[in-house]
Amino acid sequence: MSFQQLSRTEHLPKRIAEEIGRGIAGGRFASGDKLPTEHILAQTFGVSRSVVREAIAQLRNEGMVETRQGVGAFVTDPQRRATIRVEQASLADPVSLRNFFQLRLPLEIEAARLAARHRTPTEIAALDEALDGMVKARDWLDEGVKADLAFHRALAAATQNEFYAIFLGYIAEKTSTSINTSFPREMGAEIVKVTIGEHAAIHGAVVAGDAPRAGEAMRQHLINSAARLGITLETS
Amino acid sequence: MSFQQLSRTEHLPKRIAEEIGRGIAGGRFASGDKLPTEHILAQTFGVSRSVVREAIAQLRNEGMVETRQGVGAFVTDPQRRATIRVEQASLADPVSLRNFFQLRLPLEIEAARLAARHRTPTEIAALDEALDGMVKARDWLDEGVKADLAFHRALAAATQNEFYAIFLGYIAEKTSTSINTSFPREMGAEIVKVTIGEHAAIHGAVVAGDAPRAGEAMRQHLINSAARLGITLETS
DNA sequence: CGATACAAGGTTATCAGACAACCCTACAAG
DNA sequence: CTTGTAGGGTTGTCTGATAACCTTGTATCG
Repeated sequence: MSFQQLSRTEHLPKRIAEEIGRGIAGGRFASGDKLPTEHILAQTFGVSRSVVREAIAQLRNEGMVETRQGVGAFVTDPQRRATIRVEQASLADPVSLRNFFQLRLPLEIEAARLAARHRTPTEIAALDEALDGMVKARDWLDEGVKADLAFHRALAAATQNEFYAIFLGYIAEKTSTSINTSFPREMGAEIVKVTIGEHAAIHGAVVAGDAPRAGEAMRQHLINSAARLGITLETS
Repeated sequence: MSFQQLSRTEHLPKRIAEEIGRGIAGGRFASGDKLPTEHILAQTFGVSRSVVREAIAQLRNEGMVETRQGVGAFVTDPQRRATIRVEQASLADPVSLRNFFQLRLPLEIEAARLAARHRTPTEIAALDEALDGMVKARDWLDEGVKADLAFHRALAAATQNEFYAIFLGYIAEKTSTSINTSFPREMGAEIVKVTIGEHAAIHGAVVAGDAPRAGEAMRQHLINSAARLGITLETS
């Protein structure tokens, strides 16, 4: 038995921000255009200026508009967004998920290589623990997935490159969530064993400091896990 | 003669958001902790509640906190941020810039390979135009840089993978801005010519549909342009 | 004794109005 | 032609109040 997630008309500013955002994305406001004044927007939407201000603040955070005191709010050049945001919903589409995997592939491979070169005892311990967590996991969909994520995060940390940690952490998280919500599947004991084996191969190469082998093991792991979802990746 | 860019005490809410954000990142607030009430925060920082609210709204947008009406604001699990944001200021440090380049490297290489396989006439035209823009640019620091960005954006688009466009567009933009603001340099005619030549090599391989050669040309280009900044990249 | 209903207090969400800071324009003064 | 100044408009911030909501404790009733 499952209940509907009812949406109880949440967060006025967010809805207005989306409304204005659609106006921008839909081309009703061109790059450089000045938005109506907060006063007029408040009147238009029938809310107070506070709400409009919060909505505009959100758009500003996302880099879609810039405000100048005493002048107004202007639509930013869409190519210079301040943040990267991938909507979870957009990954529900199998083609998009495949594309996302295709993006992740070279990053993870390079991360594995760098990790093999730069790992320290701290990160080796984290990798050990994550692998151990996979082995001991009673329920793969819960504990196993968590350990999987922890493994990839520890690997990203081992590169000693903060940006790999940020980007891969985000990408791995999105991927995992997307799979669990949009493409849930039971993992048989056999498949779990294979998955763990792939991680163990990466682990071994990284600990040994063998960069090429770590990269290759990671490539295989990603291609295989994609294949388990029915996704075929391009390899080069 | 050049003047300092003075910072005119900008945007109260932003500064407070950063302050609270540091508190979270620095571990003063653990995951799940409840932040002080808006009233108390306003008192603490010596500003009005409006400002605090806007600051919290920003943190909520970035996924660092969640608010519940009538209860309070809580620190979100730091591992599931909703967005990726790289502070421009953090790229002023040469080491960080190097790390950022190191992240960009495998992505651009793979993008070049994918572009060679999937480019369509539309994107070839865009690449042509960007290359032409570099050749004709009178001032490299302005028109040249723009054409450079356009080239890399067109390449990302040619992968037919929306995520490469999003991520590489963001990364290339950040890199370019960072170089121009933190490490400005005059580019002699010789260097410009070499740079254009590297792009032409990529262009040629992509148009020819030669994926391995496109990837290799991109690798060389990135390694060389990093070297021109005094940055040495790890290659694998 | 246990479960439900209700009241009280605290917190965020929204509203309303005001003033401050700032920018742009136009016009006057030199 | 350049500089100074006044005016109006817009965003930034402040203050106070009300609504919506959640939590907790207490009272009521079986």
